[in-house]
Amino acid sequence: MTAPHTGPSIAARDVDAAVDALRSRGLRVSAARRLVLEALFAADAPISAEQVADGLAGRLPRSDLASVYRNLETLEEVGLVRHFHLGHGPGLYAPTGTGEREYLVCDSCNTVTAVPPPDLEPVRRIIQTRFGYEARFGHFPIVGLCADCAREESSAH
Amino acid sequence: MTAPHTGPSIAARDVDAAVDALRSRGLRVSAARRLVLEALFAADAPISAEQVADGLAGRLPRSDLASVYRNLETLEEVGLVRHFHLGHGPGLYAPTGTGEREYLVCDSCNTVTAVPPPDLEPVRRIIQTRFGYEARFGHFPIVGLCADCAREESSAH
DNA sequence: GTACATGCAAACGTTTTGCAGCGAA
DNA sequence: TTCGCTGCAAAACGTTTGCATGTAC
Repeated sequence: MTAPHTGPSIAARDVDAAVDALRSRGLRVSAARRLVLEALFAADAPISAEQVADGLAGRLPRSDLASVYRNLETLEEVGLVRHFHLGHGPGLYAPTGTGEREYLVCDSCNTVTAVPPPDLEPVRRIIQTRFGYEARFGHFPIVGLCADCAREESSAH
Repeated sequence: MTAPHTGPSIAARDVDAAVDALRSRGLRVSAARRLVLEALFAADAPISAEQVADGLAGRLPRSDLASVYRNLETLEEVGLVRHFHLGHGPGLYAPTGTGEREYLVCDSCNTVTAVPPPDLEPVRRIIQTRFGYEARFGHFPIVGLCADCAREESSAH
C-alpha cells in the first residue's frame, strides 16, 4: 500500500510518464518542455498558453510564449495534450488521459460545465440520426445560456 | 401580381427595407453603410467582414475595413445583421430575417450545414433536460464530422 | 449646424514564423 | 557532433479604438 503524501505527487508521476512518452518518440526533453508539462499537470483546470508561460517565468532564466506554443503543439501532436476553445478568448490546454471532457459554456456568464463524453451521448446520437454528423464537443463546446442566465433572461423578457 | 424579373431585385428591396429600419431608428444612411447592406443581401451565403469590404472596394472612392466592422456592429445591434463563427477563421455575417439558421460544421472538410432552428429543437430539449442549458447554435455552431468524413475516418481506422 | 459616420493609423490579443545559437542525445 | 529546441524579434491574423475630417440630416 501507498501512504498518502509520502511519495511523488500524482502530477509529478504524470509528468514522468509524459516525459517517457516523449523520449520513446525520439523527442527531446528540454527544461522548458518539462516545465510546460508540469504547469499543465499541476493546474486543476485547463489553462491558456499565457498561463503556462507565466508558470515558467520564475523557473527558467528566460522563457518565451512562442516556445510555449511550439511545445503545446508538439505535445498535442504526440497526444499528451489537447486544447479547446471556450467562446472567444485564448485556447485552453489540458493534459490528456486525466479523463476526457466535453464542454458546455454559458454565453452570458462564461460558466463552463465539463462533462464526461458519455453524458453527451444522447445528444450525439440525435444529431447523428438527424443530420449524419458525428458531433464533437471536445474542441468547440456547446454554447448557450446556463440555467441561471436563462432564467434571468426570461424574467427580463 | 408581380411579373418575374421586371421589378427591383429581392435583394434591392431588402436593402430598402433595411434602410427604412435604420432611418426609423434615427441612424444615418451613408453610402458605405448602404453598400454594406447591399453586399450582405447580395451574397448567397454568410460572408466575412473582409469580403464585405472587398465588395465596397470598387464602388466607393475610399473604403475601410474598420468602418465595415463598425457598420456590421451597428447593424447587428439594430437586429438587421447577425454574425457567427465557423471553427477558426473570421466571423461570418448575414442579414437577419431571411430565415434564422443554426449551423453544423465539419471539423475535417469545413462543410457547413445550415438548418432552421426547429430542426435542432430535439437536441436543445435534451441538453435542457440534462444540463439545464439553453443551447444556441446560431453564434457558435455544432462542430464534428460530417457523414462523409466520419465514414472516411472510420474506414482509415 | 450638429451629431453621427468616415478614413486613416495605430493598437489590440492571440498565434505563427524566421533565424541564429544553445544544448540534449 | 548533430539536429531539435530555444529565445528573440517580427509578423500574421482578425478585430477594436483614437482622432480629425467629412457629411447626412
